[in-house]
Amino acid sequence: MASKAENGRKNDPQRTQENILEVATEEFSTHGLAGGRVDAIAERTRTSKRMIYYYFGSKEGLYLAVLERSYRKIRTLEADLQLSNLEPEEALRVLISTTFDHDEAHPDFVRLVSIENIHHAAHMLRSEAIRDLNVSVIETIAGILERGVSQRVFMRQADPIDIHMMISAFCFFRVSNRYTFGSIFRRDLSEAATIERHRTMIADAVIGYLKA
Amino acid sequence: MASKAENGRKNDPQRTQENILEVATEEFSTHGLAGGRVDAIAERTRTSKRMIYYYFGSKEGLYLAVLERSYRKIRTLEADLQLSNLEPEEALRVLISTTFDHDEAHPDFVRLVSIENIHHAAHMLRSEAIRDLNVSVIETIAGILERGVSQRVFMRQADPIDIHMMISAFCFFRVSNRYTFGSIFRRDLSEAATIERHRTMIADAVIGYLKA
DNA sequence: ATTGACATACGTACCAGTTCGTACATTTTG
DNA sequence: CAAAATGTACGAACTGGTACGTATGTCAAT
Repeated sequence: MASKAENGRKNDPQRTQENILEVATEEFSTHGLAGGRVDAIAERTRTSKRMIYYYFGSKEGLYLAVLERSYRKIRTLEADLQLSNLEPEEALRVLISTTFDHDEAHPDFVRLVSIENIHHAAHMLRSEAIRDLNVSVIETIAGILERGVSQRVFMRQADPIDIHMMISAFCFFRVSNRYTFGSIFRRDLSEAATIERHRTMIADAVIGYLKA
Repeated sequence: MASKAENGRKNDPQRTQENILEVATEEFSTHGLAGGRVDAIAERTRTSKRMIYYYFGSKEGLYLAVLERSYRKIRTLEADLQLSNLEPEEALRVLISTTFDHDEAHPDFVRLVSIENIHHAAHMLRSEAIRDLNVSVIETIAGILERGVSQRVFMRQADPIDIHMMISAFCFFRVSNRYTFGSIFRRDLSEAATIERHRTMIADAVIGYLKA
């Protein structure tokens, strides 16, 4: 009677897919697309390799699903910042801190983006889902910059995408190049004190640039 | 008689190795370590797969040789800047421009570094050759910063490694993340006007940061 | 409520192509 | 001639993908 008796299997498609994606994210982000092994993923899954192909069709299909899932996760986090009621400078500091903390907290995501770049973003280009995101950040920055300029807090008329790039570059690089950088300069970029210093540094640099 | 008659083969170990390394650099930088194919490299070479193993022992050995060669190439370029007779601010601008132009001109190198980071810099760590480089940049920056502070041109006492990271991050990111960035924001980062703007931007930002 | 039919979800074993690496033979060079 | 350099052909293991069979859930008709 007990429905899960003995070796009783329980169909749970959603959990199975989620489980596969979780494991696959880890595998691909540590070994790359070509380096990631479908068998290795299957082994660490509650289910079997058959299910990977059942749900995702191919290795590339799985990889794309992993990528989309990672991007989708950010959107939810980054959306609900209430920046429009803050002073321009403060708003920008909050936005920068958020980006900084996000990259620091999601090395998997950073690595996947690096991997995508090695593949010339070929998979991202084929996915409408992904391209639609991120654009909102630019509008947010544009708003802050405009307000800052009209209030004479910012002296420089800067391109929002350029500013976004400057912020992203610093936050992303700290995580993406952590290992080579650490290996060359014997510096651990994940130390608490270093993190604090860098978080302030990038904000000061960007705001200083806009004020000049 | 004629030494290279008919199908006459000419032994030229140095050129053979160099040829292999050239092709391998291209292969690994576009496909990664796992994605790069030894057979594909061999085919595009003047020689055969046998020679790859003769000279480099294994796929990983070849990859490491590619990596070391790339790093060695930079050192020669970056060494002979005469910065000590320039004013601090000007010296820093020249150094930043050089870094910027270097990354822009050597996407292969940038990609290899990205790939190394995906592998947690495992190969770099095993190579003394590579670690010894790059350290000179820090001494150069340290010198500039000291002079700048004592001349009251720079108001801020900054860590040279942090400054190097800020510069590297921006220059590196522009190239390493060119594809995903371009795909999301529909912006071509290799346009001449954009390059010019960004080169000035990073210099202004860093110098502004130090002057604040 | 029970049965049967059908779609969905899942597991095992296996195959076929790829890919790193090598054995063996040969040529060049000093 | 010996050592270094090179070419050809092949093997063994790995790896993405699949054929085949089984279990689970759903729903309509009894």
